[in-house]
Amino acid sequence: MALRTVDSRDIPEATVARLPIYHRVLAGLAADKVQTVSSAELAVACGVSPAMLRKDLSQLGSYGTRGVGYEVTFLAYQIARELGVTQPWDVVIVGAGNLGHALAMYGGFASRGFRIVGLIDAHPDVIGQHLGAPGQELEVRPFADLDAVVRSAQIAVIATPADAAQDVCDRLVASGVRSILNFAPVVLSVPEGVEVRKVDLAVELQILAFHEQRREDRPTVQAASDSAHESLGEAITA
Amino acid sequence: MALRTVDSRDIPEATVARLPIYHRVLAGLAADKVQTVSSAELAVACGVSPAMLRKDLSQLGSYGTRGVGYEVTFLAYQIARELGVTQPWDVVIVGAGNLGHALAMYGGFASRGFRIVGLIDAHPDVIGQHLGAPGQELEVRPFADLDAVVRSAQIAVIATPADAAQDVCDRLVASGVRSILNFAPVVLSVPEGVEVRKVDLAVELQILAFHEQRREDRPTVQAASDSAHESLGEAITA
DNA sequence: TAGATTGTTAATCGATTAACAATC
DNA sequence: TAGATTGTTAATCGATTAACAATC
Repeated sequence: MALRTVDSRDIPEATVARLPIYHRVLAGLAADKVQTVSSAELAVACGVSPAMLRKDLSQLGSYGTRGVGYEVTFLAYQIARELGVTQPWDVVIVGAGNLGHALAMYGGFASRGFRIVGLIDAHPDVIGQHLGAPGQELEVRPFADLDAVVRSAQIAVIATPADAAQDVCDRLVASGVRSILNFAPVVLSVPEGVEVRKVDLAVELQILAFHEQRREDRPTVQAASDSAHESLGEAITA
Repeated sequence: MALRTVDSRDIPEATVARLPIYHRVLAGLAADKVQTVSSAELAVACGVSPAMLRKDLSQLGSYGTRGVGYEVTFLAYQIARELGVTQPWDVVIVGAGNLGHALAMYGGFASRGFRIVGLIDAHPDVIGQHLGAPGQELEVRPFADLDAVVRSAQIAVIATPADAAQDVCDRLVASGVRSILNFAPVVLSVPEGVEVRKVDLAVELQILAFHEQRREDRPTVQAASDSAHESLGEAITA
């Protein structure tokens, strides 16, 4: 049988979100020359239950062997194929501040099949600046180059301040980008067919704070009676 | 009625994860001097359905007025109280590489009720280095200071390379930290009672890639017949 | 009162878990 | 064959949606 387009059985979102972890752990096992792994072992390493792991994997196909387990490199490849990371993806980062800079330098992308092909910023001070080791360096390019840079990228990362994010997003979408990873603390609005994933650093800390507070049983101001609420300012300002 | 401990009605995790967004949007409305908002308006601004928003808010109490809507500052305060961000939380960051540096400089934490009280690294080159504007500056401290720094922090952020993360995590837990935000691409193992949240940048991109691939209908290598699989190497290495 | 909007209920949907028959 | 482990089924759990009675 020759190459053909993969058939699109629908994979639950919850499963998709875990596949990259499975893949990474399998890659680690492969690097350690482990040949075979059982769902029980792999599940521990991935921090999920064996039942969930098997259920997830069964969505992709029947790639294990009863009584034996899964062949590490074979399973890793099947997951990579399903995720679409057998070929590299090109990524543009907009915003070359502290975060954008850190993301551009982050080695974890390249090793996972992503190539940073452009870094864009509006600030004259940083435009033209060269980042990274010579040979694999990246130049900060002006906003005007966005269209050209985007032409060769399928995925965009927004690492601008909050107030610029929606504008940047609109321009990216106008340039044809349909996959956006947003680090700005803003709810972006995009047309149908464009997917935005959001990483919100403060939100993560707030969720931790919520649980920490409950563990500590931190005494907290109780809901005041309605009449008293005018005196309660906002605790944390925008 | 004096201060008393908040009663711990259980709030669904999915709701907790959305409360910070509601809070941020409400803070924005408050800054714009908006007095009152309906679930329909707030829902659009937060990117959720009105039904979900009302359901979420009803978990906290009955803070709206039928026929009118929600009073912006009052609701913002109630959410802040529930999240536990009416008082600031102290955070230690371990790892002063590109990412740790960017996180330490990130203004979005301070404005959301978090104070970076320490930045730790093992590398002699960066220890002693001062970051940030004078007045609000932060010194990179050696690993040996971890215990002392942690004593005043309730939340820790791990921004080290993957191979150091589990060790750092163990030390943090030993020092009493029970809330950890992990940026290292590793599944951390922690004892009962310690909460780890993970932000995995490559995973986010891989999830986007998965959907992008399906939209593009990128031709992909089909699952080869079983006999052929030996020739299939891993596409992306560890 | 009439119109608007909340808070809640019941229905639906999707994700997780437990258990085991299939099978290596 | 006996032991191990997958793939799948059915049961449970939790989250979302739709609809509407309560009420401002």
